[in-house]
This record gives sequence, C-alpha cells and structure tokens, in this order.
Amino acid sequence: MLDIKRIREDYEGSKAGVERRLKGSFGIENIPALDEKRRDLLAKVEAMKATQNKVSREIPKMKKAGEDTTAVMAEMKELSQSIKELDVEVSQVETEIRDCLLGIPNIPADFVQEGEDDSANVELRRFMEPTKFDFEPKAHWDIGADLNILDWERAGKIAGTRFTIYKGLGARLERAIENFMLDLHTIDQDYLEILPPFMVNRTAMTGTGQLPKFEEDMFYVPQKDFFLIPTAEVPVTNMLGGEIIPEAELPIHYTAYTPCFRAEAGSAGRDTRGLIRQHQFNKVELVKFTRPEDSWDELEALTADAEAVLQILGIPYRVVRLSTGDLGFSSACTYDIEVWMPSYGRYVEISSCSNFLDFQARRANIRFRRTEGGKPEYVHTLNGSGLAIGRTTAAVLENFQQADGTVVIPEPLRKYMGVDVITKNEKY
RNA sequence: GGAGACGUAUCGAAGUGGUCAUAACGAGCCGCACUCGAAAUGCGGUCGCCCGUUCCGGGCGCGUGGGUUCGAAUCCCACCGUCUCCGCCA
Repeated sequence: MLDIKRIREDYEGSKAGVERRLKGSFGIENIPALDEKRRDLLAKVEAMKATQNKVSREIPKMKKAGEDTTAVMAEMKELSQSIKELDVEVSQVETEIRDCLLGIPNIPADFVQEGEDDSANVELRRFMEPTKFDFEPKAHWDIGADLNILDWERAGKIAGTRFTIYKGLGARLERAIENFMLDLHTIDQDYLEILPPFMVNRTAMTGTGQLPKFEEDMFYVPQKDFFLIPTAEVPVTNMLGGEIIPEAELPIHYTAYTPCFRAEAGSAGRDTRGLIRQHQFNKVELVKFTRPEDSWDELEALTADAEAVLQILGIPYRVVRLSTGDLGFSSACTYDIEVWMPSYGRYVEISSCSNFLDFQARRANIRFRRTEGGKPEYVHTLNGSGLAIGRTTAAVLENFQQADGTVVIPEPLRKYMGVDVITKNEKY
C-alpha cells in the first residue's frame, strides 16, 4: 500500500511512478478527491464529538446540583444522531479509500528500467556456461518417466493435470534438495528456520498483496475462509503483522520450506509437461525484515544467498532485473534467478528476489522502533525463493543426465541422497 | 463437537453505566538524586492511530465489528483468539 500522505503531497510524482509499470490502470486518480472529502467530514464530526464529550461530562454535575437536564439531554440526543450519521459517511469514505489504495501497485524503484514485459528485462550476470552434451539430452519429464521416479499418469488419475507423483529416488532427490537448501540457509547463512501453516486467512493474504486483486490465482477453503498459501512469503511475512519490533532485532532473516499452491488460472497450455508449472510445488523461501536504510544492501545479499545454492550445486544460471512491466504487484525491484534448462534451450525462472520497501509493511502494519526513541516506523520487507525445489529437481535431472539415461548426483547432494547415481527404479 | 472461564498499556492486574483511562496497584524500562561504585531507597518519566502545517489543540482506541444510551471497558448481539474439563483423533 502506498502512503496516502505521499500521494497527497506529491500526487503527480506518485501517479507517474505507478504508471511506469505501463500496463493497466491503477485508480490512483480517485484518491485526492476522496482524501479531501474524508478530511472535511472528520473536521466536522470531530468538532461535534468534542461538544458531545464536554456536555456529557457536565450532565452528572447538573444532576448533582439538582438542575433539570431534560432539555440538554434532548439536545444531545439530536447531536448524537447527527454524529452517527456523519460517522457512517466517514467510514464509507475510508473504506473507499482503503479499497482504492489496496488496488494500487507499488512504485518501481527509480533505477528499474521501463518496459512492457520480460523482453525488457536486463541480464546482470551469468554463472557457468550452458551445459553441453555429447549426446541428445532428454527433457526431465522423459528422464523421470524412463527412470520410473516421476509418475504423471497416476497423478492425473488421483488429482488431475499439473500434479506429480515422485517415487523412489525421485522423491528422495526432492527431499535431499530441500534439506540441502535449508541447511545452507540456516547453518551457513544465519536464517532462522520457520515451519508455518500452509493455510492462512484473508488478512494475511491482503498483507502481502495477493488480495484483493488476485483471488482467482489462489486455492480457497470455503468452510473456514482460508486460502492455501501460494508461497511461504505469505505466512512468514504476516507472522509479524501488527508488531513493533525493537531495532536491535533487525535485520530479521527467516527461511521456510513449504509446499505452494497455485491455481494457475490463465496459464492454460503453458508448460503443461514436467515439473515447471504445477498446482502444488515445494519451495524454500527467504524472508527479511530490515530498517529502511538497509533494504537495498539486504536485497543484494538475499539474492547472493539464493544464488549460492546453484553455485554449490554447479548448475548454470543467470540473474536478470525485471522491467517495470514485468514487476510483481507489491515489488519495487525484483531480480530473477534463471536456471539453465536444456529441454527449454533457455534460462527458466527458479527464484524471484524482491524488495517491497514499506509496501507490505504498511498493509500488514509491521513496524520497528529505533533505540534512540521516537515514533514507530515501517520496516522494509524482502523475500526470494531460496529456491523453488521442483524446478531445481528438474534442473538437476536435466543438467546432470548421462548418455546411458542415468543421472549423476551433484557431490553436495550425495550425503543427503545416500547414492551417487540415480538408476532406473525397478519396483512397482 | 459439548460445557465453562477469560481477552484492559511492555508484563501482571484493578475498574462492572458518568464524578481519576492524561488507565489504580505491582513489576519492567529510561532519567535524576543518594553512593567511591553498585544494590537498596526516593523523585520524575514511560502506548498507538487520525485531523488541524509546529508549540499546542481536537478526535479515536479496553480482542474485532455492530447495537442500546445524553453518556459504554462496564449492558446486548455476532465473530476472532486464549485457557480448563469432556468427547474424538494423527
């Protein structure tokens, strides 16, 4: 959520900032009139309340002195009625303002390049060169099927398309990657491991920006008005909602493994095969809460922490900065880490690292207080995948496949796997 | 799922329709005094949000949202959460 004071004080600048996203209309033009209306109403109703309070304090005194209060009380009854009516108007306007503000995306950072979509993304760096093979490499869905470790047919039978059953060393590979990532982030990088709920309420979904605009992308549990989390970002960021954090605790670094659930509405026909786009997938997430002055450095560090996974595994990747048009709703700046995927013949997103500045903190009301006193201020929030596990599994299968159809396990994963090579699962 | 109790400032907790919610009373924390220093003691200070540009003034907030009333922490309704007992359960 943008700061309404900022819109009030620099309307043209705020509007121009949001419009750098190029796509869509944002409704910011409704704010100034609503804001003015609200302040007019407030001034009126608060003056009336001041009178009401004053007189109410005098009534008991009058009664004590034996005076007749009937006339005053009749007057106050009218005033009270007017106040109620105005209060309703105020809260209507405030709801309108909030609804409007909740629908306005974050302003991209100044240095983020303008562009319509991902074609304007800028490559910042690469690690290793794309993997070369002296045989015809297979896609991971064929590798998985041939080794009998990934089973899409039966997943379709019990759930539907965009689901996968992992079997044998396939399941163990997913679990090994998960544990490897969590150990890296918690032991070598000082993140605190969190295991959160996989369902959250509406307030949490609004805090990080998924609601109200993107309800169709979510799986919903009507009995309890819960949503299945689309990313650990939602529970892990909102867990500090409404809190005032002592400055000494910042920065806070959390990491969490969760499954993620996405309806993938609107992506029919895209990435229909393999592990790339699933209704349910596993992910390790990194989440940070920082002082405003630290968030840009923390974004660089967070991205580096996610990159470390691929560096240690030895898988080629590149880092790009998203253009304004490709930026997520809540983000001011996002770096995508894209892994080399031989079956696609290109780099594929495996992590998205963003600085939200105070956009989420304002929605979720997450603040901190400086040790030197003063008013609470909003923290900055950041997050990034550290990494998507399913896509990492796919990348390992494809980049480490051998001519004989087996897959060699990258050395750092072997202690988690217990084997060096994945050979065909012969069991039913 | 059934029954009951409870949600007040950083924590404990009093207040059960106005006349101390600028929150009693404890504790914590921050100053100051006493002290060589500390402890103990004494004195003072210590929540958030909104509006009016500041000093300052006004409004709102006792889990959340409604209602009754001239006036609600206090009465009524709904919801959320916590705890205890019973049932059920991995």
